[in-house]
Parts: sequence; C-alpha cells; structure tokens
Amino acid sequence: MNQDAILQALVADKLVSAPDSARGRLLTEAARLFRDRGYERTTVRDLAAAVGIQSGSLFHHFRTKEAILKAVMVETIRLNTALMQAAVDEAQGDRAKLRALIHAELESINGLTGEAMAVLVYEWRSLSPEAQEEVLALRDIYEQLWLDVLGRLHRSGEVTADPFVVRRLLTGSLSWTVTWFQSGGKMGLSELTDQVMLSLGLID
Amino acid sequence: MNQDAILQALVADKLVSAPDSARGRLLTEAARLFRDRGYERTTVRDLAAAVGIQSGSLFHHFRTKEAILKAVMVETIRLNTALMQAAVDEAQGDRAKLRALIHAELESINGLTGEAMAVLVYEWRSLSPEAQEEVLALRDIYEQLWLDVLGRLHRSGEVTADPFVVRRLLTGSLSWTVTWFQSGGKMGLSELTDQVMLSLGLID
DNA sequence: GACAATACCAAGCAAGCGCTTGGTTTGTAA
DNA sequence: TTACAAACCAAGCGCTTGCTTGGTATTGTC
Repeated sequence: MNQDAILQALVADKLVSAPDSARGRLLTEAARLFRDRGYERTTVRDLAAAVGIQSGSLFHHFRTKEAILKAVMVETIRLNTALMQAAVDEAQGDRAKLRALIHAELESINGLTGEAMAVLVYEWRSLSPEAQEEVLALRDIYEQLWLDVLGRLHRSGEVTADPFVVRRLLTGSLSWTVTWFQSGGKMGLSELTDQVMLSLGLID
Repeated sequence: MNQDAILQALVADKLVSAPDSARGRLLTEAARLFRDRGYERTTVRDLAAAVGIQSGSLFHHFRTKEAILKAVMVETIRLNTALMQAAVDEAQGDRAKLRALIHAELESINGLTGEAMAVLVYEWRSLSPEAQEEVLALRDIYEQLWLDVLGRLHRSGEVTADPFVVRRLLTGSLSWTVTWFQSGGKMGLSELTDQVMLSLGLID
C-alpha cells in the first residue's frame, strides 16, 4: 500500500481533508504560515489572504482560529499514524522496523507534511488544554508503534538504554532535524536515517 | 572553579546581570513567562506585573519588548558557554569530556537556567533577523566545544556517525528533555546522562 | 543639603487583533 | 425555473497590544 493510497483511504473515511478541497488548501496554507511565523504572529487576515478570501469568511469554515490549529494537528497525526503503521508492517525484523519508523518520521518531518509536523511539535502550547488532551490521545496510538519495536530490541539486548527514554531522545533528535536538514542537500533521507541508526550503535 | 564563581566572574565583567539586581530579576521573570506562555502571548503588562512595576516602566530598562527577549538569550548563552568550558576542562579523556558536556547541557536545560534555555531554543523565530545573527555568533563558540570532542571520538572510532550530525541529533534530544524530564523525579540528571551515553553505545 | 541621575507611576494613544454581522453570490438538485 | 444551502464579501465592533508621555519619588555623590 503506497502513500497515496493511504491518504485516499483516510480522505474517503473523512478523517483528513482532501488536499485539493477548500478546507484542505486552507489547512496547508495554515500549516505553512504557522510554521514560518508561529501561530500567534499569524493573523486571520494573513490566513485569509493566503487562500484568497476575506478574513471574516474563514469563520464560515472554522469556528475559531484555534480550531484551525487543532485541525492541522489532528489531521497530521492521523495521516502519519497510518503511514507509520504501514512502514512497520512492511519491514521484516525489529531492526528493520525501527529503521522504517525512523525513516518514516524523518520523511513526515522533512517532506510534504513537514510544515504541519513542525506546527505539531512547536505550537503545542498555543492549543487550549482541552484541545491538547484530545490531540494527546491520538498521539498515544502513534507512540505505541515505537514502544513495541523498541521494547523488543531492548529485551533482545540490541538496545541497552530504556525504551521509553530512547523514544523520547529520538523524538527530540528527529523533530529537531527540521531546523537543519535540507531535503535537497547532499545528504539524503536514507543517509540521514543511517546516521541515526549509526549513532544508536545499530549498524556496525 | 565552581558554578557560582563562574557566574560571579561574568557578573563582574558585566557580561551577565546579577540575579538579584532589578535587571536580573526582570530577565528571570521574562524567561519564565516566555517559556510558560511563549513570547507572543506574554504581554508587557504580564512582565511588569511579575516584577511589580507598571508596564510603561519596563521601557526605562529596555528599549523594546524584543530587547528583553534578546537579553535573555544572550546572557544565557554567555553563562552556559562558560559553564561548558569549565566542564570540558575538568574532565579527563574524551569520553569523560563528552559525558561532562552532556551532563552540563542537561543541567542548564533542566536546572536553574532551564527556562531561559527553553526560550533560547523555542522562541528563536520571535527574534528579528538582525538579532538572530548576533545570537548565532555567540552560539558558534559554544558549538565548537562539542565538535572538538566529537571529532576526536570519531577519529578514534568510538563514535562512528558523523560528528556534525551527532551534535545536531544531540541538540534535539537534549533540548527536548525539557518537555518530559522531571528534575525531582525518580531518574536523576546523572542517570539521564548515562542513558544518553548508553543510547550512543558509549557505555557497555 | 544641593543636585543630578536613576527608577518609577498614571494615563492614554495609535494600531492591530479575533471575530461578528447582514447581505450577496455561487453551486446543486428537483 | 425555483428553492435552498453553502460560500463568500464589506464593514466594522470591542478589545488588547506595544509603546510614549509628562511628571514624581528615590537614590547616590560631593
């Protein structure tokens, strides 16, 4: 199952907006602006101008500005959880599964959904506590994928550090790549994935 | 040379504000508020109230709100560069030096200067480009400490991944700890340092 | 004890903010 | 063609924002 098919399945279930719909385009622009300027610095007028409508018209699609932020986060998590799940299922063996997870997360951070992923990580505080809780519940599913693989690698002795700690260290490492890694640069995503595996001592 | 002595030397050179001065207290409160609410969400009225003066009086000490943010960042880097330098100098051998760096950075992130360090990492965008450049220059000194040690460990074969990449992965891991690590919890800073060294395959 | 310099207050201005309102255009299906 | 909902516009309200202003205490120095 390729990435496009996964996306289309989610769109069919109305779990994420179609990228070419009015709502989808708004969310894409929102992610870009929120990432570039930050949520607070982005005004509803900026957002409206980016999709070519009046600022007031935004509130026909979303009740509040925060609802836009929340939608960006929720749809991003849903898409990436599905992509991760597929990556894990395809790979054979736990080292390969871990590598697949790392590669998939790096792809989501530095690829097409990169802007939205950066928002998810760095605009967390801008969500109200209630919205945070909702999004957190979705994240748990996502995190469990990692913990399962890391737990098995720990029991087999291939990873000596604590799985929970390793996942958290990896979360930081991988999300931080958004600040320095250039997708078009001389190091590709696969080489970066190798470097991460190397630094974990999982390649000789 | 202990940490207090280092701080006092910097204060004597007017490179950082004394923590008990008016300016110092303002910067401490600013760091706390900027971290808790974010720079944009923190108003000058919030800041003034936190130190017990009127909002207008802030502008006697700083020309603009952004100047406060910049001062928080600049003073934090100056202090931590000095602390890191001392940590590296004291440790014997490159593994020990790396451990000292990791421990020192974790301490600065999760200890007393934690709020300011979080601001440095997560409020970067709120600085104007000119201010960013100034702060970046200070950061280079700081980063060189790491690259020297990692470079030697790489040449000796103890670290197989690229030193630049490892440093960046570590920057992410360590700064991210601010979101989950509890200083008062059952895992201490030293144990966390060990876990990081473990995950790098530098402890057997 | 005179005199700056420093630190602060009280009040408010201009601009920008999220969001609302009442009405018009566009798309869809009978 | 009619009917109706979804999508959008034009205007602006009420509030908050960073910052300014003119004046008053407080502090340090000789």
